[in-house]
Amino acid sequence: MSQKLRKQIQSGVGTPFQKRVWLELLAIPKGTVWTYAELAKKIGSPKAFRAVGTALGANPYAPDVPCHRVICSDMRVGEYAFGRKQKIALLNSEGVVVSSGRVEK
DNA sequence: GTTTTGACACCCG
DNA sequence: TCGGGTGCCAAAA
Repeated sequence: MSQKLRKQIQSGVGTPFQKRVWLELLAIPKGTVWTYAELAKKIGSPKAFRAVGTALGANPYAPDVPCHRVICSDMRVGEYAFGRKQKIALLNSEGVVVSSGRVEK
């Protein structure tokens, strides 16, 4: 399960804040998309959505970490290290409806 | 220690 | 309804 992945993240190099973001990322259920604001709030800083986005960009464990399940608050897909098209494809593969870079909630 | 960048969010026109 | 500008936090140079 993700236990080994969690151990890898904690054992890996990176700031505690980023690790926290990646751990919370693993808590996202399949077929569900979270917003940067919600994720930031869960880690303890509802206004740190900026730092969250930066943390995901530095995520060396992608796509093992479901960073592609994180979208903007305005239902926008946002960006993805592997490409927005790839992100949309993964979202659709998990049951999330995405149209023209917009996520159907 | 200070400044700039970045996978965003919110407000105003 | 759509577009532009400002504010937020953390990490790296």
